[in-house]
Amino acid sequence: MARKTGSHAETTGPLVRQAALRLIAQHGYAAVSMRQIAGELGMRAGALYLYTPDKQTLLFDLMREHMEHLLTSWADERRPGTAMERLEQFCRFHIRYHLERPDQVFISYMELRNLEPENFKFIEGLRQEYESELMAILRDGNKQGTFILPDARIATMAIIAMLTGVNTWFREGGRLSKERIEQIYWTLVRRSVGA
Amino acid sequence: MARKTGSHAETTGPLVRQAALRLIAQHGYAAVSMRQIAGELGMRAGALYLYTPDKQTLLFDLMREHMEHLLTSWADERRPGTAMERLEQFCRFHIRYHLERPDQVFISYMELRNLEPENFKFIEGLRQEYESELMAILRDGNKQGTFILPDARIATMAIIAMLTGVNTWFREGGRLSKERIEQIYWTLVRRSVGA
DNA sequence: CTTGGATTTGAACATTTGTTCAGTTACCCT
DNA sequence: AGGGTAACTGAACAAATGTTCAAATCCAAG
Repeated sequence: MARKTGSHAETTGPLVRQAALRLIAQHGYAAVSMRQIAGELGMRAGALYLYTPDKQTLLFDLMREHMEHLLTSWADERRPGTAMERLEQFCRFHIRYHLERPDQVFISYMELRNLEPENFKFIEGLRQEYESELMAILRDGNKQGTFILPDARIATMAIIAMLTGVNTWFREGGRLSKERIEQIYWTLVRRSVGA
Repeated sequence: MARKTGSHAETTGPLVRQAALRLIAQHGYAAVSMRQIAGELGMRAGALYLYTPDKQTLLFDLMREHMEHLLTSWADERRPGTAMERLEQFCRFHIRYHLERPDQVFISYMELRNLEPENFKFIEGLRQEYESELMAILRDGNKQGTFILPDARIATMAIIAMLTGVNTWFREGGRLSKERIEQIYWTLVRRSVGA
């Protein structure tokens, strides 16, 4: 197994991240022990420290990877267009992306308070960066008269909460396809911005 | 200090509940020890067991109290009316109620996975009971043509997620009054149902 | 002031926790 | 085959966990 790679890269090995992701999403950071994570990989707790400096860094790496990948994915996918087109793009992207990564999303929303203050600030910064992408779209649309929003900041928080909420009830193989769900949520969002 | 009271009453004393509420909301169930809770009340850990059977029951009582009080409060407040009137009532109630009890809400959403299976099922049942209140309104409005919803079930989840999300960003003494926030969220919801 | 019951302590319990590290094993290159 | 290094173990560590319980303390009623 290899270790450290790029410049700003993760400090935790990929296999360990994967095992920790599943377990922490299921039971919570504080409730999962290093011994459990090691067991998932067929090793003893001591060996974990070859792949991660400590438990807190492990959690931080999981969150950072998720948020940074979210941001770069959106940066790759976003295209110029009208405010309405960009809003639709954002909504569909958000739902699609989150539905594919339930564990990461769960951890990134639930384990924030288990981050040490410094780590918390870092993750919080990434989250705000992402939120401001949506807010910019809403402000543009408001200015051009495409949207009619009483408050772009609240609308941002409301829409993100609404979209992310899909992860609380969606289960693979359910009544509706992801495509259909994307469509329904987009309908709700489109109307809520007054268009 | 007294103990046990009514028939289906809480098994955990009110002072202990209050202390546990604050601490668990801040640090999480698994991260808060019985010694910390006791310390908050100026006693030692052993004395806690005069007021609660064990830690798990403590958590369960916190959640049950919150969910049951939510349900009875809504039952008290709800009035007959058109689907639109009832939807507005529900939205305003939900926001107002949740903004007044950030700690309870936080715990009830974040600590579900720390409930033992039996307790989880119980709380989950109460939550569904509450959700079905909103769903009934949406279905009525859909049937009467007041609302135009692609899927009442998804709309229910979407609206509740959106409204509850207010707790993630609201801080006392901020830019907007609770009254104003209630108003803004209601505008977003009203539009999203197609009216 | 004494009695009696409620309240709380303090110590003990068996586990479990994150983390370290000297020693062992496994494996690749020559 | 042999040597070197990367991977891993196993034991140990101090600290912390939930919970129990005999003993001490507190406080109000007689």
